Amino acid sequence: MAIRTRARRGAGGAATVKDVARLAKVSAITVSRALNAPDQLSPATLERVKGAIASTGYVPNLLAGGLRSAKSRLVAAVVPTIAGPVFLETIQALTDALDEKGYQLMLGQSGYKTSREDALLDAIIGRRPVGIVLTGMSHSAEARRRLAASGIPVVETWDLSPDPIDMAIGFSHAGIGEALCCYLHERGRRRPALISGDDERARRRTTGFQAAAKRLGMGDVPVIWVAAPTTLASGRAGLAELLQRRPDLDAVGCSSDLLALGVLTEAHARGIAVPGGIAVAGFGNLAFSAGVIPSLTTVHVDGTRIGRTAADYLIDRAEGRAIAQPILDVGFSIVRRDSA
Amino acid sequence: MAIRTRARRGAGGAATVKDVARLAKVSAITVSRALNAPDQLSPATLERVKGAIASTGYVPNLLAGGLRSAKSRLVAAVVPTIAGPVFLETIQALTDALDEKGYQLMLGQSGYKTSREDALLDAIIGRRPVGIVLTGMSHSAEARRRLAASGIPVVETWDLSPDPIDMAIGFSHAGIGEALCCYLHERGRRRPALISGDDERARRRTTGFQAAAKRLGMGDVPVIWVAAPTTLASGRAGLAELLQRRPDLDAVGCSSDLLALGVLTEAHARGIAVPGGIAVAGFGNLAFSAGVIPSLTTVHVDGTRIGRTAADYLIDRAEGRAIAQPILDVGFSIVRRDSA
DNA sequence: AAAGATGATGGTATCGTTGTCATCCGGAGC
DNA sequence: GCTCCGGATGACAACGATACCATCATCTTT
Repeated sequence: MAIRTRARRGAGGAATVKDVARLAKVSAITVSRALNAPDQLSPATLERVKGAIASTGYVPNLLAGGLRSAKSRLVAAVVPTIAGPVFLETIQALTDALDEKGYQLMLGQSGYKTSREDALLDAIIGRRPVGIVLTGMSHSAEARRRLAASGIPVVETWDLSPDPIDMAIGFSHAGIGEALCCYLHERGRRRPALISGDDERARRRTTGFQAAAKRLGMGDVPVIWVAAPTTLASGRAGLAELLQRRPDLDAVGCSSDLLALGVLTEAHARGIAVPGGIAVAGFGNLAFSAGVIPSLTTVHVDGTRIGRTAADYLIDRAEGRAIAQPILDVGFSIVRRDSA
Repeated sequence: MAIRTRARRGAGGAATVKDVARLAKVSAITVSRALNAPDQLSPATLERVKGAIASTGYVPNLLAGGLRSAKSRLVAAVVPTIAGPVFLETIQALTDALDEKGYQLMLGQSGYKTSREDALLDAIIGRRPVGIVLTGMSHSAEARRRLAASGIPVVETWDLSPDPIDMAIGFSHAGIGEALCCYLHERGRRRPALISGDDERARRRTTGFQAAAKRLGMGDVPVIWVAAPTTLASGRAGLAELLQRRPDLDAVGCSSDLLALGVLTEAHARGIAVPGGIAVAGFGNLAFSAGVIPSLTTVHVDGTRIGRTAADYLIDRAEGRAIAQPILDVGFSIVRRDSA
């Protein structure tokens, strides 16, 4: 039946409300209501329309619906790159939460270069999403202006800027640096060093760490900067270089768990005990971090909560509810394990 | 200027072609052409229109354009979950390649449960994407029917089914199982075991491995099935259980590198030499695999190529070009390292 | 029993863009 | 000087769904 109907319409065109309406002997608007407000219809009509929908294989054209109703049911998310495992949890939670409420996700990668950011932004704004989730993007002034001008709700995540474009869900990177430094100090370490990816947030954590170290009288903290995305290999190389520069170091803080795993590996290869010789701490609390030997002390951030909350905020906005706390600090926690 | 224009229109509505047209003293269609076919306009007009676009902050409504022209410039991708690192490379390559050509990606997670798959499919088809990339989804017969009926180009990836819905870019999972078994056999192993996630493709690799083992006279291959997504912890537990079941095993094949890392970790904890005592092989060639000690022998699949090719295929279709090889086997390679 | 309220359904206009065809203009060719 | 041509531009309609208001039947109220 479905086949026959489609064949009649020709290969190109899908069924429309009109086709369904004709078949169910109702008007187009009634078909629309069968899907969007079924309790406005009498049970008999509803059933007839549903039958017609099923037998035509009708799938509503959301471009048309979105255009007319100015409700696209689309949320856009921008990440620097999806390759790093950091934002995955957030993207997953975001997709899940959106899906539950009948919204979809459009994903963009800003790819670390600003040149394409503008084109990406136009492509996003052009689809009139109900909201945009920015994840760790260091947006240009021009980008901020366009976003603000578009009037589309924006949630900035994984960071807390003092003046967000609109809403923000994140935590203090400087705070993490400080907390980690204090933690290592408390555990008796006095000569720490850092290996850090050179993205903006990692830099902020590094600065926080250094400030705390100075306050605690631990002097200058050597830092190895490695290119993002960070890898196990750069962690290994980083420790090797640090040991040359400062053979007496007793703790290494890493801007990612992958770097930390590299440090563990290199230490193992050199016969350096962890945490006996040096303490090692990471960031991210990835899947492997609890399982490696020694288990990795790291900083945990609730990426799932960030994603879910971002979805909630945007949907609340889309449906006209007010946001109680447009700037939300989700905090972080140091996960104490064997390595530090 | 931009502000003033927007204010005049009221906070809600963005600028439209009409606003730009009025300002540039041309008709609406000329504005459209300035963006889509600039060489049809005289240089003077083009410049005037561009100026008007800039000063109104006009961003074309792609819902309207897509509706009228039946070209959404949108590609949908479905993955079981984005949390597993397996498909990331593909998604990234896909996004990058699409972006270059001015297309965007809509991402859906089928989340391993079929119930939601239908709703997701409707949401996707409803946006009339120019193509759909299916990644490791075991689609129901109903889903296949709907996809075929929609007439939207579909690329199935990370697998090669005998009769794809439309196009397919992947490799033989059974072939990988066989190849890995032969590899281990060549290297002198005779009592292998497997730890495998229980998703369909891993099962296929397992079957291939077992078939080859039988052919090579290695008898039955014990298998530990672990829930997807696989983790380091389940790899550790898997080895522990395998050793109980078969204390004399001399090789372990894992359905992911994360599992393999767990096996390495557990072996290390128990003082079992790798590869001296047992050989360990993974699948996926993740970022850490080359760096761990011992470096991990694994199977590499070119996920980037899959993603890029999928984008090319769909864009070619969208722009009316024929696909020379609608079923493409990208193969795989065994990456020989220290662990096996 | 008449008037009003309620529920179900339909007609028409509209969202913003672009496909199609028409129009206009200046210049080349005779 | 006239036709013809092609490049530049415009008028109109249409894509498919839904907002808005109208209509009609049925039921309640006094």
